[in-house]
Parts: sequence; structure tokens; C-alpha cells
Amino acid sequence: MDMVKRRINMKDIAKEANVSVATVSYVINKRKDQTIAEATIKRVEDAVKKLGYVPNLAAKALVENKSYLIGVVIPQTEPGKQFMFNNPFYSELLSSIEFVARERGYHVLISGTDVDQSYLEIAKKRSLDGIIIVGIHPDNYYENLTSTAIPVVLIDSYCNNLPFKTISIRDRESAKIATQYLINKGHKKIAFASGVITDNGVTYERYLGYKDALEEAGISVNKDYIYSGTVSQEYGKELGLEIAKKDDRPTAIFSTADIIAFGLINGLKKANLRIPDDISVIGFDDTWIARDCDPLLTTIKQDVFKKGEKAVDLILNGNNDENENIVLDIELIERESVAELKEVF
Amino acid sequence: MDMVKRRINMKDIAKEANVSVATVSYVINKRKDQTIAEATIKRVEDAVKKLGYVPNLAAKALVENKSYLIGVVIPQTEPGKQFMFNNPFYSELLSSIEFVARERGYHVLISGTDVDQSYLEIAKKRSLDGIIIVGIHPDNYYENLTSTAIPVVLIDSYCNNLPFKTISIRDRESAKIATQYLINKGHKKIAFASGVITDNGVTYERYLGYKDALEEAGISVNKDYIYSGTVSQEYGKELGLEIAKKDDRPTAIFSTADIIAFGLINGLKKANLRIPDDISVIGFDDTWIARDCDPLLTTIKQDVFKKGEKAVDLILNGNNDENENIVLDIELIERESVAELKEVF
DNA sequence: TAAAATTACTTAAGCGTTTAAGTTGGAGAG
DNA sequence: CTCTCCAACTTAAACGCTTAAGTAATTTTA
Repeated sequence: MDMVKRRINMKDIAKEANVSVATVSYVINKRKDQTIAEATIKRVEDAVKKLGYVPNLAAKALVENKSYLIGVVIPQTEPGKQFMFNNPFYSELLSSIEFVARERGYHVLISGTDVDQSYLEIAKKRSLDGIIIVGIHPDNYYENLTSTAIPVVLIDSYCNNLPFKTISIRDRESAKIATQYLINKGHKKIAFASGVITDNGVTYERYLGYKDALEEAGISVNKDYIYSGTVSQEYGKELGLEIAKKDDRPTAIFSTADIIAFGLINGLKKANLRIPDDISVIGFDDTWIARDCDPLLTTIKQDVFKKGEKAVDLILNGNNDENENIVLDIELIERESVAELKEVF
Repeated sequence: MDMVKRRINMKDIAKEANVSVATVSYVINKRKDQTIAEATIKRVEDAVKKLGYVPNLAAKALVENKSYLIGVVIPQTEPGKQFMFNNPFYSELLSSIEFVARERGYHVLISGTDVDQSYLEIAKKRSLDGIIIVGIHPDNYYENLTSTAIPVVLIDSYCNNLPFKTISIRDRESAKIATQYLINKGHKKIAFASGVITDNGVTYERYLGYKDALEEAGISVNKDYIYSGTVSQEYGKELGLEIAKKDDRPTAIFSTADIIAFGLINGLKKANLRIPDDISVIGFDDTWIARDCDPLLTTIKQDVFKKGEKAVDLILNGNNDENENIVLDIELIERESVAELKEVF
């Protein structure tokens, strides 16, 4: 007697339906290239229901060398720490990736970036079907990944020399648009507030766009107006307080993330400046936080859902050899945090 | 000639090190119950390095019926939608679960709640080593899960009749503490603002705690002061505007989530009420948002990291038969959003 | 009417591990 | 000098699935 509760497998189904395991496999996978009698299909399906069969993906993964698993790597604030989730942009992105992946029959494995263990190792171990890397990471990350056949999609990274697919927006142009918007409103003293500026990151691109706009308008870049810290409300707030105290205060600030802008607004208000009357702020991303600042934040909207969706699509449908780069559009959302500058003589 | 790039497996290592696959397996898993000569261990380890061997977890999972994978289920706002990530509490919790799991050599599979496919099925399919269910879910979720041997940990759920481990705080008591704090500050007209109140959810418990405090203080519960919507800043804001217009306005509001409190503050300010001078607000969770409202939000702090950590520990170390319930402590954090009520005669 | 094609299957090898059970040679015991 | 014991291995089955190749019966084609 078989007292131990065994896992129901294809063999059990085969026996119950009076067919071979191969047939069961064909029925379960609905294989179009196999011809199977309607009656047989029904017998198998009935057996599956009757016995409560659930396929074992580990076995499937073993023979197919495929896991129906997509890895998502999210940047950490610090090594050995948790990953960055105070920025709603990442939350929203992850949520959309998970949603789309699930629709496609895939699951999502999340991971912060571990210094000891390269993500490539995880990918190989788990036979991941693809890796979506969000944001910028230490260089050694990418190095290893090039040696593998696993599709890698980079979101918000400008490592153009690497054979990876990317999905991005025109960060430089977008930043230029934001800055030009401020310039068109009469601002000349425009500050730049961002997280750490890394070589291949979006932040650097956005910095370039900011510079482009200023230079094109004949405004020289004031090094005193360039602020770079962490992508967090804390930094924004700190910065708001600092800027408020400044002698030659800027009249507008372009922030590369809503969450920094949010902090900025808090800090500036704390220092009794009115926004946008005393100082204007423009953000980036259009996360929910932009819709719930006071004043409502004028910002560059990027379609976060689409960003996640396209990333999954690139992994699943993309030709692995091709080096695709998808570029999404942005939109400037005018709300309440930017004012026309009254000329002061 | 073997032109196709094959995956390096134990057999290759065995050949290279001149031992059997079994020995390789023993060395790689550092099995204490096997005696292996130092020299042999070194030979195997060298071969692993030389050939760049990475174990195949699918194969391991197949024989061990174990995946080193923990599933985390996060509530969705609506069926067929993405999961709830506007609430920083969930983000922070997920981040800590992932961090702790990774430390322990496990990975995290995330999933929103899919109506069609019960999570039990995913769990079986993937041989998950455990499931952490965050927040409250439709009843049929739990039903299926009882039939399996997979360890399930419920975070923020009061389904006490089910054979699951839980990890929670004393929600009722905590809400009572928050409400009593307001009462001690002289408030009598205290509103309650929450998400949907479900039978087994934390929200109901917090509602009870709110009621307890009022009743104990001899204040009758005013149905007009009970607001229940969604756990979002939008709802909070809407509510803030609504409450501001009210004839018999409450003097304080207890919100069951910081994010609602955040919205409330925005809405109330929009309606030209000063906080805490005109109306006090107390939150719950102490997510980062509490530290970045203006005014800073007085709130009930729960240790989100510990909540995640304990959940992982329960999955990995907990005796599967025992029905453990871990209860964590909370702390009231006094900030700026609650004022002493000046008696008005 | 025999050959070819098609339908509806089955057989069995293989994916990369783990592990219970066996083997071998040498050290220590009697 | 044989016997036992132990260290240091090896052998081979099993985990649950996929799939190329085979088979047998039936139908179509020339």
C-alpha cells in the first residue's frame, strides 16, 4: 500500500486515461504538430481534473532548459542593503513587469544586486529566460552577462557598447524639453537636482539635456546650481532647505526624479518659500507622487507601464541576436509647480 | 566534434577531476555525512573553477522537490490589474523579504493575485518552499492552500481558523493606542479613515481598536465619522476635501495607513485647513511618507523590516506542523500632525 | 491494387541532479 | 594471518518531463 502522499505525475494521468505519457504531454501542451483524437484529449483532460494534476515545472525546465522565469534586477541604495523602493518609479515598473509577465505565462524573480553573486550565476542556475536590469549597476555586472546567451534588457541604462537590448526614453531630449519649458517661462537661473551622476546612467543624459537647453538659450551653466545626491525625498528636502538659504538663489529647479522634486518642495516650503511664486520646480517620471504634491507637480511623464511591457516583450519575442533599442515617447505634464517669471529690473 | 555550446554539468566536472558524479555532488553540497579526501575536494573545486560550472537548480529541484524559491503574493487593487504598489508599506515589505531571503540563499518569486490561477497551483508547479501572503485576499485563495503541505505565512491577515502561520502586530491594540493618544490630547470628535473593511483584515481590527478607545473614554461612535475607501493618496485627498466641508467637522482623524493620511493632509490643506491647528491627523505604518509630509506625520510605527524577516524565518525554520503566530511590537511616533485641543465653550 | 501518405498513437532516451546501496583497499583488532 | 571496520570512493536508480523516432492501422493516390 502506498501510504505516502505522492505527487501526481504524468504517469498517473497516462494510466488513468489509458494512454502513454507522451500523449499526455502532447495534450497538456496543446501541441499543434501532433494529431490526437478528440476522445483521447477528453480522456486525458478528465484524468487531469480527477486526479488534480499540476505539472512540475522543474522537470520541464530540466528538459527544455527554460524556466518561464524572468529575472528583474533592481538597484540597491548601498551594497548589502535592501533594494531601492522608496522611489515609486521602481515600484510601478516592477508592478507592470510582473503584470505583463503573468499575462504571458511567465513569473518574475526579483533580486537586489548582490555584490558577491553575479546575477549571471543566478540566471544560469535558474535557467532564467531573460533578465531585465533596471537602472544603473556596477560595471562588473554587465561584463559577465555578455558571455551568455540569456536575453538581457536594460531599462534606463546607456551602456551602448554592450550587446544588450535597451528600452529607454530620449532622456537627453526630455531633460532639454523640461529645461526649455522653464526658460520659456522666463527663468534663467535654473538649478539641476539629481541622484548620483554615473557615466552610463540616465542622470548624466538628463544633465546633458539640461546643459543643451541652457547653452542653446545663451545661458551659461552655473556649477553652483548643479546638485547631485541620492534619489530620495530626504535629499530633496535637505536640498530645498539649502537652496532657500542661498544668496543667489535659482528661480527654478529641474529635478531628475519626482521624488526628489517632492522633497524639494517640502524643504522649500519649510523655509517659507512659496511654490511656484517664489521658486518653480519641475520633476521627472510622473509617478503618483507628482499628482499629490502641493502644488501639483509639473513633470515629464514617461509611460511606466509601457516601459515594463516592452521590456517583457523584448525578452519573450525579440530576436536574441538583434540588438534592439526601443525608445518611448514622453510628455510634459503642466500642473502647478512652475510659474511664469515676472521680469525684475 | 562537439561544436554546440553545451552546458557544463557535473559529469564534465567528474571527468575533469577524475571522480564520479556522486563525489562531485558531495563536494559541491559540502555534505558533512560523506568522507572525502582533501585532495579530492581540491581537484573537484579546481575543475569547477576551470570549467566555470554552475549547478542546475531545475535538476536539483526535481529530485529534491524543493526550489529554494519563496513566493510572495501581493494584493491587487482590482482583479486583472497590477498589484498595489502605491502603498510604500508593500514596497518596503517586499524589499525586506527579498533581502532576507537572498541572505539565506533563497530567491523571491513575486506575483499579484490572479483570479484564474490560484497561487497554490503556482506553488505546486514551481515546488515553492513557502508562500508569504501579504494582506487580505479573496476567500477562495486560502481554501486551496489548506490542502497542501507548503508552508504558508500570512502577513496582516486575521484568518485564525486556518492552519497557517501568521505574523502581525496587535492591530486592535495599536489602533486603540493611536485613538487614545488623540483622546488624551483632548479630542472627542475623532474620525476613522481606512481602506475597505474586510472581515479578516487588519482594517477591521484597527476599527475595533478605534471603537474600544472611544467607548472606554465614554465617547459614542459617530457613524458619520467612519470613512472607508481605498488605501491610496487619492482617496485620502478626496476625503480631506469632503471632511473640510462638513458642518460638524471632526477635530482629529485616525487613518489606518500613512498614505491615506498623506492624502488627507493634502486635501485638508487644499481646503485651507491648517494641520494640526484646525484638525489633527494620525497615521499608521511609519513608511517614509510619514517623514515627508508637511507637517511631519505622527503615526504608529511598525517594524517593516522585521515583519519581512520573521516571515522568511517562519518559512525556512519554522516547524511546519506548528501553527506559529508571531506578534511584533509597535511604537507611537510623535511628530507634528497632532495638536492639543483647546477647549471651546 | 499496391504504394504512399496520413492519423493516432507508443517507445525510450535524455535533461542534470541526489542518494541509497554497494565496492575497494588498507588499518587495527584478535 | 584472518576478520572486522572504516575511509573514500563508485554505481545506478530515481525525480517528472519532452521529443525524436518508430509502429500500426486506416485512408488516399496513381
